Amino acid sequence: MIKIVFFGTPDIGLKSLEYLHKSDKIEVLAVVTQPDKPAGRGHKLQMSPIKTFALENNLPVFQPKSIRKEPEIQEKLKKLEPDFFVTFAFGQILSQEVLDIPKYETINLHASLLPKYRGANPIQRAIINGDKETGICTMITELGLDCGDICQKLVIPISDTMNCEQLWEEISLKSPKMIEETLIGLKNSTLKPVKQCEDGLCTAGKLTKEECKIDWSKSNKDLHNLVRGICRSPSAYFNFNGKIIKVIETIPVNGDGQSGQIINVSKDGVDIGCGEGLLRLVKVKPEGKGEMPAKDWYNGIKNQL
RNA sequence: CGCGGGUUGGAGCAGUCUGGUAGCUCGUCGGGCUCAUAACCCGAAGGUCGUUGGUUCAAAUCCAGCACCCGCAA
Repeated sequence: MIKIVFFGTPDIGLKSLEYLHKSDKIEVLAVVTQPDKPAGRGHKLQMSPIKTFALENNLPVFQPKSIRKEPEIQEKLKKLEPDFFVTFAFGQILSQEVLDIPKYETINLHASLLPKYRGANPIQRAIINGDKETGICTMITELGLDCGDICQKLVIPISDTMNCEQLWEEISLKSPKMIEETLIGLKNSTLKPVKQCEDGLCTAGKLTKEECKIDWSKSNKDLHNLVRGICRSPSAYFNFNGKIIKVIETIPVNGDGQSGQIINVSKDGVDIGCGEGLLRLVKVKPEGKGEMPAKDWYNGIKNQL
Protein backbone atom coordinates (compact mmCIF):
# COMPACT_ATOMS: atom_id res chain seq x y z
CA MET A 1 0.00 0.00 0.00
CA ILE A 2 1.22 3.42 -0.94
CA LYS A 3 -0.02 6.02 1.49
CA ILE A 4 -0.85 9.42 0.07
CA VAL A 5 -2.49 12.71 0.91
CA PHE A 6 -4.48 14.27 -1.92
CA PHE A 7 -4.35 18.04 -2.46
CA GLY A 8 -7.03 19.38 -4.76
CA THR A 9 -9.92 21.80 -5.03
CA PRO A 10 -11.95 21.96 -8.28
CA ASP A 11 -13.67 19.03 -9.89
CA ILE A 12 -10.92 18.38 -12.41
CA GLY A 13 -9.20 16.26 -9.81
CA LEU A 14 -12.33 14.45 -8.72
CA LYS A 15 -11.98 11.40 -10.93
CA SER A 16 -8.39 10.97 -9.86
CA LEU A 17 -9.21 11.17 -6.18
CA GLU A 18 -12.03 8.72 -6.66
CA TYR A 19 -9.80 6.29 -8.54
CA LEU A 20 -6.97 6.48 -6.04
CA HIS A 21 -9.38 6.02 -3.18
CA LYS A 22 -10.75 2.84 -4.75
CA SER A 23 -7.38 1.48 -5.77
CA ASP A 24 -6.15 -1.43 -3.70
CA LYS A 25 -2.57 -0.31 -4.17
CA ILE A 26 -3.12 3.19 -2.84
CA GLU A 27 -4.44 4.40 0.46
CA VAL A 28 -5.71 7.95 0.63
CA LEU A 29 -5.01 9.05 4.19
CA ALA A 30 -6.50 12.50 3.96
CA VAL A 31 -7.56 15.29 1.65
CA VAL A 32 -6.38 18.87 1.68
CA THR A 33 -8.53 21.45 -0.05
CA GLN A 34 -9.25 25.17 -0.03
CA PRO A 35 -11.49 26.52 2.75
CA ASP A 36 -15.19 26.90 2.07
CA LYS A 37 -15.76 30.27 0.49
CA PRO A 38 -18.75 32.41 -0.27
CA ALA A 39 -19.14 31.89 -3.97
CA GLY A 40 -21.66 31.81 -6.73
CA ARG A 41 -24.89 33.72 -7.01
CA GLY A 42 -26.02 35.04 -3.66
CA HIS A 43 -22.58 34.49 -2.18
CA LYS A 44 -23.53 31.34 -0.38
CA LEU A 45 -20.81 29.42 1.39
CA GLN A 46 -19.68 26.58 -0.83
CA MET A 47 -17.39 23.65 -0.29
CA SER A 48 -15.11 22.35 -2.97
CA PRO A 49 -16.10 19.26 -5.00
CA ILE A 50 -13.07 17.52 -3.55
CA LYS A 51 -14.27 18.19 -0.02
CA THR A 52 -17.73 16.92 -0.85
CA PHE A 53 -16.26 13.66 -2.07
CA ALA A 54 -14.03 13.36 0.97
CA LEU A 55 -16.93 13.85 3.35
CA GLU A 56 -19.06 11.31 1.51
CA ASN A 57 -16.26 8.80 1.82
CA ASN A 58 -15.29 9.58 5.38
CA LEU A 59 -11.83 10.84 4.53
CA PRO A 60 -10.24 13.36 6.89
CA VAL A 61 -10.30 16.86 5.42
CA PHE A 62 -7.90 19.71 6.05
CA GLN A 63 -8.70 23.22 4.87
CA PRO A 64 -5.80 25.53 5.53
CA LYS A 65 -6.12 29.14 4.49
CA SER A 66 -2.49 28.86 3.54
CA ILE A 67 -0.73 25.57 4.04
CA ARG A 68 2.63 27.33 4.23
CA LYS A 69 1.65 29.38 7.24
CA GLU A 70 -0.10 26.73 9.27
CA PRO A 71 2.44 24.53 11.07
CA GLU A 72 -0.37 22.85 13.01
CA ILE A 73 -1.81 21.31 9.90
CA GLN A 74 1.65 20.46 8.63
CA GLU A 75 2.22 18.65 11.91
CA LYS A 76 -1.00 16.70 11.56
CA LEU A 77 -0.09 15.68 8.04
CA LYS A 78 3.30 14.54 9.23
CA LYS A 79 1.70 12.29 11.83
CA LEU A 80 -0.16 10.47 9.08
CA GLU A 81 3.24 9.35 7.77
CA PRO A 82 2.38 9.65 4.09
CA ASP A 83 4.62 8.21 1.40
CA PHE A 84 3.59 10.80 -1.16
CA PHE A 85 1.65 13.98 -1.54
CA VAL A 86 -0.39 14.21 -4.71
CA THR A 87 -1.43 17.65 -5.90
CA PHE A 88 -3.92 18.27 -8.66
CA ALA A 89 -5.19 21.82 -9.04
CA PHE A 90 -4.91 22.54 -5.34
CA GLY A 91 -4.74 26.29 -5.67
CA GLN A 92 -2.08 27.05 -3.09
CA ILE A 93 1.67 27.20 -3.33
CA LEU A 94 3.52 24.74 -1.19
CA SER A 95 6.63 25.52 0.83
CA GLN A 96 9.75 23.43 1.26
CA GLU A 97 8.59 22.47 4.76
CA VAL A 98 5.47 20.96 3.22
CA LEU A 99 7.38 19.23 0.44
CA ASP A 100 9.61 17.63 3.07
CA ILE A 101 6.73 15.95 4.89
CA PRO A 102 6.13 12.88 2.70
CA LYS A 103 8.59 10.00 2.91
CA TYR A 104 9.25 10.06 -0.83
CA GLU A 105 8.03 12.93 -3.00
CA THR A 106 5.23 15.28 -3.79
CA ILE A 107 3.92 14.70 -7.26
CA ASN A 108 1.77 16.97 -9.34
CA LEU A 109 -0.32 16.39 -12.40
CA HIS A 110 -0.23 19.04 -15.08
CA ALA A 111 -2.43 19.01 -18.16
CA SER A 112 0.07 19.91 -20.83
CA LEU A 113 3.22 18.61 -22.46
CA LEU A 114 5.72 20.33 -20.21
CA PRO A 115 7.62 22.54 -20.45
CA LYS A 116 4.89 23.97 -22.64
CA TYR A 117 2.10 25.81 -20.87
CA ARG A 118 3.33 25.91 -17.34
CA GLY A 119 0.84 27.61 -15.11
CA ALA A 120 -2.88 28.22 -15.36
CA ASN A 121 -5.31 27.01 -18.01
CA PRO A 122 -3.00 24.70 -19.97
CA ILE A 123 -5.93 22.85 -21.54
CA GLN A 124 -7.57 25.98 -22.86
CA ARG A 125 -4.30 27.49 -24.00
CA ALA A 126 -3.45 24.51 -26.16
CA ILE A 127 -6.75 24.73 -28.03
CA ILE A 128 -6.76 28.52 -28.29
CA ASN A 129 -3.35 28.38 -29.91
CA GLY A 130 -4.56 25.82 -32.39
CA ASP A 131 -2.18 23.09 -31.24
CA LYS A 132 -2.65 19.68 -32.84
CA GLU A 133 -1.72 17.87 -29.68
CA THR A 134 -1.34 18.34 -25.98
CA GLY A 135 -1.10 15.95 -23.08
CA ILE A 136 -0.63 15.31 -19.42
CA CYS A 137 2.45 15.01 -17.28
CA THR A 138 3.07 13.73 -13.84
CA MET A 139 5.98 15.48 -12.23
CA ILE A 140 7.95 15.94 -9.05
CA THR A 141 6.79 19.09 -7.34
CA GLU A 142 9.52 21.58 -6.62
CA LEU A 143 9.46 25.17 -5.53
CA GLY A 144 8.69 27.14 -8.65
CA LEU A 145 6.01 27.02 -11.28
CA ASP A 146 5.55 23.52 -12.73
CA CYS A 147 9.30 23.19 -13.16
CA GLY A 148 10.03 19.84 -11.51
CA ASP A 149 11.32 16.70 -13.16
CA ILE A 150 8.89 14.81 -15.33
CA CYS A 151 7.84 11.31 -14.36
CA GLN A 152 5.45 10.32 -17.10
CA LYS A 153 4.13 11.99 -20.18
CA LEU A 154 1.09 11.16 -22.29
CA VAL A 155 0.31 12.77 -25.64
CA ILE A 156 -3.29 13.52 -26.56
CA PRO A 157 -4.18 14.62 -30.09
CA ILE A 158 -6.51 17.57 -30.56
CA SER A 159 -8.90 17.50 -33.51
CA ASP A 160 -10.17 20.62 -35.27
CA THR A 161 -13.58 20.33 -33.72
CA MET A 162 -12.65 19.28 -30.23
CA ASN A 163 -13.55 21.73 -27.51
CA CYS A 164 -12.12 22.16 -24.05
CA GLU A 165 -14.89 20.14 -22.45
CA GLN A 166 -14.11 17.10 -24.54
CA LEU A 167 -10.41 17.52 -23.97
CA TRP A 168 -11.04 18.02 -20.28
CA GLU A 169 -13.06 14.84 -20.20
CA GLU A 170 -10.33 12.88 -21.89
CA ILE A 171 -7.71 14.23 -19.55
CA SER A 172 -9.73 13.56 -16.45
CA LEU A 173 -10.28 9.99 -17.63
CA LYS A 174 -6.64 9.33 -18.37
CA SER A 175 -5.10 11.08 -15.39
CA PRO A 176 -6.08 8.72 -12.58
CA LYS A 177 -4.26 5.70 -13.92
CA MET A 178 -1.23 7.74 -14.73
CA ILE A 179 -0.98 9.07 -11.21
CA GLU A 180 -1.22 5.54 -9.87
CA GLU A 181 1.48 4.28 -12.21
CA THR A 182 3.74 7.16 -11.33
CA LEU A 183 3.35 6.53 -7.62
CA ILE A 184 4.10 2.83 -8.03
CA GLY A 185 7.02 3.54 -10.34
CA LEU A 186 8.59 6.01 -7.92
CA LYS A 187 8.05 3.76 -4.93
CA ASN A 188 9.73 0.84 -6.70
CA SER A 189 12.37 3.08 -8.22
CA THR A 190 11.49 1.72 -11.65
CA LEU A 191 10.68 5.20 -12.81
CA LYS A 192 13.41 7.79 -13.22
CA PRO A 193 12.14 11.35 -13.42
CA VAL A 194 13.83 13.38 -16.13
CA LYS A 195 14.66 17.05 -16.14
CA GLN A 196 12.46 19.29 -18.24
CA CYS A 197 14.16 20.44 -21.39
CA GLU A 198 13.99 24.16 -21.95
CA ASP A 199 12.85 23.89 -25.56
CA GLY A 200 9.37 25.20 -26.12
CA LEU A 201 9.11 26.46 -22.59
CA CYS A 202 6.23 28.82 -22.12
CA THR A 203 3.92 29.76 -19.35
CA ALA A 204 0.20 30.03 -19.69
CA GLY A 205 -1.24 32.96 -17.85
CA LYS A 206 -4.72 33.23 -16.52
CA LEU A 207 -7.36 34.04 -19.09
CA THR A 208 -8.30 37.68 -18.99
CA LYS A 209 -11.72 38.99 -19.78
CA GLU A 210 -10.27 40.92 -22.67
CA GLU A 211 -8.96 37.72 -24.25
CA CYS A 212 -12.40 36.16 -24.08
CA LYS A 213 -14.03 38.97 -25.99
CA ILE A 214 -14.39 38.18 -29.66
CA ASP A 215 -12.42 40.48 -31.92
CA TRP A 216 -14.10 40.17 -35.30
CA SER A 217 -11.06 41.49 -37.11
CA LYS A 218 -9.28 38.22 -36.38
CA SER A 219 -9.48 35.24 -38.70
CA ASN A 220 -12.32 32.75 -38.47
CA LYS A 221 -9.84 30.01 -37.55
CA ASP A 222 -8.43 31.96 -34.62
CA LEU A 223 -11.88 32.80 -33.37
CA HIS A 224 -13.02 29.22 -33.75
CA ASN A 225 -10.04 28.12 -31.67
CA LEU A 226 -10.89 30.69 -29.03
CA VAL A 227 -14.51 29.61 -28.86
CA ARG A 228 -13.81 25.92 -28.55
CA GLY A 229 -10.90 26.56 -26.21
CA ILE A 230 -12.99 28.28 -23.57
CA CYS A 231 -16.54 27.15 -24.24
CA ARG A 232 -18.71 27.39 -21.14
CA SER A 233 -15.85 28.39 -18.90
CA PRO A 234 -15.85 31.25 -19.25
CA SER A 235 -16.86 31.30 -22.93
CA ALA A 236 -15.93 33.64 -25.72
CA TYR A 237 -18.46 36.43 -26.02
CA PHE A 238 -19.47 39.52 -27.92
CA ASN A 239 -21.86 42.34 -27.18
CA PHE A 240 -25.11 42.74 -28.99
CA ASN A 241 -27.66 45.43 -28.16
CA GLY A 242 -25.98 45.93 -24.83
CA LYS A 243 -26.19 42.27 -23.89
CA ILE A 244 -23.40 39.76 -23.60
CA ILE A 245 -23.79 36.90 -26.05
CA LYS A 246 -21.66 33.92 -25.16
CA VAL A 247 -20.60 31.75 -28.03
CA ILE A 248 -20.63 28.05 -27.29
CA GLU A 249 -20.08 26.40 -30.65
CA THR A 250 -18.87 27.59 -34.04
CA ILE A 251 -17.66 26.37 -37.42
CA PRO A 252 -15.29 28.37 -39.61
CA VAL A 253 -16.75 28.65 -43.11
CA ASN A 254 -15.62 30.19 -46.37
CA GLY A 255 -16.96 33.51 -47.48
CA ASP A 256 -16.52 37.23 -47.23
CA GLY A 257 -18.22 39.94 -45.32
CA GLN A 258 -17.73 42.97 -43.18
CA SER A 259 -16.24 42.11 -39.81
CA GLY A 260 -18.82 41.70 -37.08
CA GLN A 261 -21.80 41.85 -39.42
CA ILE A 262 -24.34 39.10 -39.93
CA ILE A 263 -23.79 37.86 -43.46
CA ASN A 264 -25.92 34.73 -43.80
CA VAL A 265 -28.53 32.95 -41.79
CA SER A 266 -29.33 29.33 -42.43
CA LYS A 267 -30.72 26.35 -40.66
CA ASP A 268 -27.19 25.51 -39.54
CA GLY A 269 -26.38 28.82 -37.94
CA VAL A 270 -25.60 32.48 -38.27
CA ASP A 271 -22.54 33.45 -40.31
CA ILE A 272 -20.63 36.51 -39.18
CA GLY A 273 -17.90 38.34 -41.04
CA CYS A 274 -14.33 38.10 -39.74
CA GLY A 275 -10.91 39.41 -40.71
CA GLU A 276 -10.64 36.27 -42.78
CA GLY A 277 -13.53 34.02 -43.79
CA LEU A 278 -16.79 33.75 -41.90
CA LEU A 279 -17.50 32.36 -38.50
CA ARG A 280 -20.71 30.37 -38.28
CA LEU A 281 -22.32 30.62 -34.87
CA VAL A 282 -23.97 27.30 -34.13
CA LYS A 283 -24.86 27.56 -30.47
CA VAL A 284 -24.99 30.67 -28.32
CA LYS A 285 -26.05 31.74 -24.86
CA PRO A 286 -27.40 35.26 -24.53
CA GLU A 287 -27.11 37.02 -21.20
CA GLY A 288 -29.92 35.98 -18.91
CA LYS A 289 -30.89 33.05 -21.10
CA GLY A 290 -29.93 29.46 -21.57
CA GLU A 291 -28.07 27.93 -24.47
CA MET A 292 -29.87 27.96 -27.77
CA PRO A 293 -29.18 27.30 -31.43
CA ALA A 294 -27.84 30.48 -33.05
CA LYS A 295 -30.73 30.29 -35.50
CA ASP A 296 -33.22 30.61 -32.66
CA TRP A 297 -31.34 33.52 -31.20
CA TYR A 298 -31.42 35.28 -34.56
CA ASN A 299 -35.10 34.52 -34.87
CA GLY A 300 -35.78 36.49 -31.72
CA ILE A 301 -33.60 39.49 -32.51
CA LYS A 302 -34.33 39.95 -36.19
CA ASN A 303 -37.55 41.77 -35.48
CA GLN A 304 -35.54 44.35 -33.62
CA LEU A 305 -32.97 44.92 -36.33
C1' C B 1 -29.03 39.65 3.13
C1' G B 2 -23.23 41.21 -3.10
C1' C B 3 -25.43 43.54 -8.13
C1' G B 4 -28.66 42.50 -12.21
C1' G B 5 -31.72 39.96 -16.20
C1' G B 6 -35.49 36.28 -17.14
C1' U B 7 -40.24 32.74 -17.02
C1' U B 8 -46.05 34.39 -22.80
C1' G B 9 -48.52 27.67 -28.05
C1' G B 10 -42.95 22.95 -29.66
C1' A B 11 -38.43 27.09 -30.26
C1' G B 12 -36.86 32.34 -30.12
C1' C B 13 -39.23 36.96 -28.96
C1' A B 14 -42.95 41.44 -28.67
C1' G B 15 -46.83 43.03 -25.57
C1' U B 16 -46.20 45.02 -19.08
C1' C B 17 -44.48 51.77 -18.22
C1' U B 18 -50.28 53.85 -19.75
C1' G B 19 -55.09 47.25 -17.11
C1' G B 20 -59.91 46.39 -21.82
C1' U B 21 -60.25 40.63 -28.26
C1' A B 22 -53.22 36.56 -27.34
C1' G B 23 -49.32 39.11 -31.42
C1' C B 24 -44.51 38.35 -34.47
C1' U B 25 -40.74 35.22 -36.55
C1' C B 26 -39.61 30.10 -36.85
C1' G B 27 -41.02 24.97 -36.40
C1' U B 28 -44.97 21.23 -37.06
C1' C B 29 -49.19 19.43 -40.02
C1' G B 30 -52.27 19.96 -44.64
C1' G B 31 -52.56 22.01 -49.60
C1' G B 32 -50.34 24.63 -53.91
C1' C B 33 -46.17 26.06 -57.19
C1' U B 34 -41.66 23.70 -59.09
C1' C B 35 -37.45 19.14 -62.77
C1' A B 36 -36.49 20.00 -57.68
C1' U B 37 -35.69 22.31 -52.81
C1' A B 38 -33.84 23.85 -46.73
C1' A B 39 -36.88 28.67 -51.58
C1' C B 40 -41.91 30.79 -52.63
C1' C B 41 -47.61 31.02 -52.07
C1' C B 42 -52.26 29.50 -49.32
C1' G B 43 -54.42 27.31 -44.99
C1' A B 44 -54.66 24.77 -40.10
C1' A B 45 -53.63 23.00 -35.35
C1' G B 46 -51.36 24.48 -30.90
C1' G B 47 -51.21 29.10 -25.05
C1' U B 48 -55.48 28.28 -17.69
C1' C B 49 -49.20 34.27 -20.14
C1' G B 50 -44.00 30.08 -13.96
C1' U B 51 -46.92 29.56 -9.18
C1' U B 52 -50.03 31.47 -4.99
C1' G B 53 -52.70 35.34 -3.06
C1' G B 54 -54.28 40.69 -3.28
C1' U B 55 -56.41 45.27 -5.82
C1' U B 56 -60.23 45.92 -9.81
C1' C B 57 -66.36 45.74 -13.27
C1' A B 58 -61.98 43.74 -15.77
C1' A B 59 -54.99 41.52 -14.76
C1' A B 60 -49.89 38.67 -19.27
C1' U B 61 -50.05 43.95 -17.63
C1' C B 62 -50.61 46.91 -10.99
C1' C B 63 -49.16 45.04 -5.61
C1' A B 64 -47.13 41.10 -2.25
C1' G B 65 -45.12 36.20 -1.43
C1' C B 66 -42.96 31.63 -3.54
C1' A B 67 -40.44 28.50 -7.18
C1' C B 68 -37.19 27.67 -11.12
C1' C B 69 -33.39 29.53 -15.01
C1' C B 70 -29.37 32.79 -16.17
C1' G B 71 -25.45 36.98 -16.47
C1' C B 72 -21.94 39.88 -13.55
C1' A B 73 -18.97 40.04 -9.38
C1' A B 74 -16.19 37.09 -5.90
